[in-house]
Amino acid sequence: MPTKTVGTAAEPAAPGGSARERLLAAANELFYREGIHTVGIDRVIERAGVAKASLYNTFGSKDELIRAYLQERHARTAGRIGAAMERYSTPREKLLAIFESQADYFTSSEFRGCAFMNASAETQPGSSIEQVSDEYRGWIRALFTGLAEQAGAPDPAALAGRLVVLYDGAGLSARMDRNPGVFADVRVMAAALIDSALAGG
Amino acid sequence: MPTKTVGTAAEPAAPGGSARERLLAAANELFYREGIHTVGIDRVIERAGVAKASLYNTFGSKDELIRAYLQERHARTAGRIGAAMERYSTPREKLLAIFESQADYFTSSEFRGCAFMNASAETQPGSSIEQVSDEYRGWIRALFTGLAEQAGAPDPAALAGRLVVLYDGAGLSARMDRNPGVFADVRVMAAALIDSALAGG
DNA sequence: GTGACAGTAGACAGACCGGTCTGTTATTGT
DNA sequence: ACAATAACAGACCGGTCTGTCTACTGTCAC
Repeated sequence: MPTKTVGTAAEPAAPGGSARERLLAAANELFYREGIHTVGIDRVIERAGVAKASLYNTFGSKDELIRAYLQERHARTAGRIGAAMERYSTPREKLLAIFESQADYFTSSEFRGCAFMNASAETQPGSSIEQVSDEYRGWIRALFTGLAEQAGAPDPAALAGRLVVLYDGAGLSARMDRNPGVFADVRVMAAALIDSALAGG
Repeated sequence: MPTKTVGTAAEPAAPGGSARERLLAAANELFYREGIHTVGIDRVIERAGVAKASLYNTFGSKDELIRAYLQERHARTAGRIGAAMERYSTPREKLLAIFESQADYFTSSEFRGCAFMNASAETQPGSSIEQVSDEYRGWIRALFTGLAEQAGAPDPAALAGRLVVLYDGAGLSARMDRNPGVFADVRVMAAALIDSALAGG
């Protein structure tokens, strides 16, 4: 046994799973916490406990790794919000559940704002990252619109647009002021918005 | 006259003014449009038509240049909002003028979201950039709080907090959806928030 | 066994980064 | 006239970045 080859040194995160899974877990931690541009390839592979060639065999480029990281982020957010909505039955409650799910997220120690916003701030307009971001934006807007329609809002798109503003504002305020407590205000504002729209707005 | 030394080649922006002013103008354009990490020193000095030594004599480091860029951004925003508020006399109108001023800004072609948010996404927590950002956040919150108090709101801090959420949400939505039209919604939401608070909220 | 496969370690290339330093030129005060 | 100042151009340094490449090593099917 000349050298120990499997399991390099530390594997701080995601000790199990395929190379792809470990890379995504490491990218998720580092890119989200420190920024996609600040974190280099070497940091990612060291964290994942994976060889550089494995990264390039699996993803082809750093840009593709970033895309995959954002897509997984989208999927996780969708799962989290979906689970929160399932606990309620009426469209109005489901709408408020979206904000509550975000509030939980704000209070977690890893919270560093919207991953898509952060990534977008580091990339040029027209980049392939923008496309993933647009998919996420379209998804959240469609979610609000569908629920607004089910709730019987006279103009579901208009209500959804305003709820998106609230959704964005909550995340940005929580991030920039490092104050997850904005949620209390946001919940009241969202409820008022919904009720006013349903009443006849 | 052996070589032409002053006025290197192009000076695309800010042809007049001191080296400091030209550097700040170039930094403002490039950092805001492409990100503080993406843009290197060489691009800034080329754009400013200034020697590298001048940058380091004036600012000492890239980090200090970034700080100065953000501080100027803060001053410009304060000036823009102040001018918008001066056109009105009542606190309620002044509050709405803040949102109108931002709406004008959203429609400008250079708009790329909140400069402090963007810079913050590219820096580690605890960095010296965070401090400049905090000053900006404190200023805008104090502005809202003071006006809410003058308007006679029973809880000025609470109203200000909600207006900040709206302010943030407007900027983020306009940026991520590339849709300055959110302003129409935001204005209505802000007016409703203010009137509800003044009525007895 | 043996060959295909997926992984590891790490050297390397070429570009770019922030920052320092040398040497030159234009302007200004006296 | 001349010294001082401030700006210029640009070479240079050590370090880091993404991405490629070679060589080695376990595992599993057959």
